[in-house]
Amino acid sequence: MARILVTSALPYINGIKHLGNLVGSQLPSDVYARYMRARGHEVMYICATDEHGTPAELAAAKAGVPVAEFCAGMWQVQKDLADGFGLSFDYFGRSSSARNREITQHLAAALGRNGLIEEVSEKQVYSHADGRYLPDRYIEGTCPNCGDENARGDQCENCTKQLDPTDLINPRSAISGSTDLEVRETKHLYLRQSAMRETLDKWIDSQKGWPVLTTSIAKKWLHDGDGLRDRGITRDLDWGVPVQFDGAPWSGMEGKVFYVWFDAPIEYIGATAEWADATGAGDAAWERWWRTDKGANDVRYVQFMGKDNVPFHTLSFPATMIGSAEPWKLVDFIKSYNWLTYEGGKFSTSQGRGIFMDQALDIFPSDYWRWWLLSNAPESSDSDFTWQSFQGGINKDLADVLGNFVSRVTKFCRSKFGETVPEGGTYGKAEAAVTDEIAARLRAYQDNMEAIELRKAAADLRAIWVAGNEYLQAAAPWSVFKQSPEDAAATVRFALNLIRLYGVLSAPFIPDASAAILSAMNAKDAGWPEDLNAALSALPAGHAFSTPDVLFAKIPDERREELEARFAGA
RNA sequence: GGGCCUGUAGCUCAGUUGGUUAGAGCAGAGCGCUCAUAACGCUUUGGUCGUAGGUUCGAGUCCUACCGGGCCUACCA
Repeated sequence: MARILVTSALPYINGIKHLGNLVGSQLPSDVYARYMRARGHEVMYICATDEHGTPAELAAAKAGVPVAEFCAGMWQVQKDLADGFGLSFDYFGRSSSARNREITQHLAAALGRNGLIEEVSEKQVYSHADGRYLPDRYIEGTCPNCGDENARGDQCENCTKQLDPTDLINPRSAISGSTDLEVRETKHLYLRQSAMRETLDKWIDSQKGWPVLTTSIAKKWLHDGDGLRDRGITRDLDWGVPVQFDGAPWSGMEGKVFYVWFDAPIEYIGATAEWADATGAGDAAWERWWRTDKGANDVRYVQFMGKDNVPFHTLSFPATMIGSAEPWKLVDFIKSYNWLTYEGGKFSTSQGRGIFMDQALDIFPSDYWRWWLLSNAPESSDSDFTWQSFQGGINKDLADVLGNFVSRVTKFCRSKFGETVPEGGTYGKAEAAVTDEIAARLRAYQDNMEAIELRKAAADLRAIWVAGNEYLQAAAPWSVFKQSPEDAAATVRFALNLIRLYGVLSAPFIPDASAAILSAMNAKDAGWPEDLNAALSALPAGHAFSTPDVLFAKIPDERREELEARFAGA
C-alpha cells in the first residue's frame, strides 16, 4: 500500500467555473484519487478555493457585499457544485483560512532569513476614484503603437505589443473609467527566483516522464531571455495574507498583503492542515503528508492543473518550498491539461458562452458530464465540446453499451428465473475466453490509470463493457433457454457477475451509476478485482438482486437541438 | 518577434526507442439476433499519415523548409 497525495489546482473564487475549468484539474484528479483509493492505497485528496486578489475584491464590490462575506458565500456555492459532481476531496479548504495565513507567513519568513527575498521599490498606478492600486491589466488607454483605444496596461490586444501602463496615452481605470490616476512609488517584496534558477533547472531535469506540456513550459521560463526572473510576491491590497515576519510587522510592508499566486499553492498545505483541524486529527496527521522529516518520505505527490498554472507549480511554488531550506515534500508528478473549447470557440465567462457547472447539473446527471469530459479530456491537445459529440458519447457508451447491458441481463433473468442469481449449468470455454479478454483489458486500464492517461483508460473501460455484450450475444441464453434452462442459467449467472464487476471498475469515472449498479446487484463486496476469477463468482446462485431502472436515459435529437440553441451565447 | 504543441480514414483520436499488409470508436453499408433503453453481435466501405525535399536497407515515426491550427510570452489567476 502506497501513500498518495493528490491536489487539484484551486478554482478562483470570483464566480462559478465552466466545464473547461472542471476538466482541467478537478475532474481528472478525482478519477485518479478514486482509483487509487479503490486499489487500497492511502490517499489524501486536497482542493480549496483561491480567494485573494483584485478580481475577488471587484466581484465582491459588484455584488455589493464585503469581500470576506462574498468569498464565504461563493466557497459554499463551489463546495456544493463540487459535491454535485461527485468530487471526492478529503478536504475542500479556503486560501483565506487561518492555516494558510500562518503557513504563508512562515514560509515567507524562512525565505527572508535565507536571503531569498528582496525589497524593491517600484512605480504603481493608483486610482483615486477607485481607492486602490490598479494591476496593469486594469488600466486601459490608447496604444502608443497602433492607436487602438482599448489597449490594456500589460498588452495591446489589437496589435499584441507588450506595454507598460505608463506607455498608454490617456490612461483610465478599467474599473471606474476614471482618469484621475497617479503613479506612486511603492515598496514590494520580490522572491529571488533568479538565485534558484540552477537548482530548479536540475530539479526539473531529474523528473522522469513528466508531460511535455509541463516541462516545456518550465524550461521556457527558466531559459527565456535572461532566464528566470524575480517576482513580486506582495500587493497593495486589503484582502489577502498580511505581510508579516514571524508574527511581527515586516518593516516597510505595513498594510500590504502577499500576492495571490504566492499564497495559493501554499494552500495545498494549508488545506491539509485545515483537514487535520476539522477532523481533530492533530498536526502530526497533516505533517506526515508534507514534511519529509515527519513521515512524508514515502508519499507520492501528484498535482493536476490546466496549462496556465504550470509556471507556478513547476517554478514559483518549488522555489518557495526549496528556498525555505525546510524539509517540505515536493511534487513528484505534474499532470497538466490543455483547454476545452465550446463548439469550436472559447468558453467565455463574460459572454456567457459555454456551459457552467451549475447549469450542467441542472440538465444532466453528473455522470454524463464526467464520462464525456474524461473520455474526451484535452490531454494531448485542446479538445472541443460539441453537443453532437456529447449526445453521441452518452447515448452510445453509457446508454447502449453499459446501461443496456445491465438492462438486458437483469430483465431476462427476472422473466425466466426471478430476481435471484440462477443456479445450474457450468461455465465453459466462453466464460474462460471472456475472462481472459477482460483480464487483458483490465491490465491496460490499470496501466493507463497509473500513468494518468485518462482518455485511454476510459477507452479500456468501454472495451470491458463491450466484452459483456459480445459474450451475451454469442451465448444467446434467450434461445438456449428453450432447450436447456440450466445452460442459460449459467450464462445469466456469469453475466450478473459481470454487471457487479462493471460497477466496481466504473466507479472512478461514473461513481453514481456505479453505486446504483452495486446497489441493484445487492453487492456486499465492492473491492477491486485483484483476482478476476474470484471477482466473477462474487454473486453466488441464490443471491437476490433487483432490476434497476434505466441507468442512463438517452438524449433525443430534439433535446440536443434545444440545448444547442439555449447555450449558443448572447 | 521568440518559444512550445499540433496536422493520421467523413468526425474524434491511438500509433513505445524508425522495422512485416497504418489501428480504434463514432458515422455509412450489408447480414444476423430478438433478452434489452428501435438496444446487441458479426462482416464491411473508407487513409498517396498537411506539402516538398533529405537521412536510411527501411520513415506516420528522424532532419530541413514551407503551409494550416492552437497555446505561452512573466501584473488574469
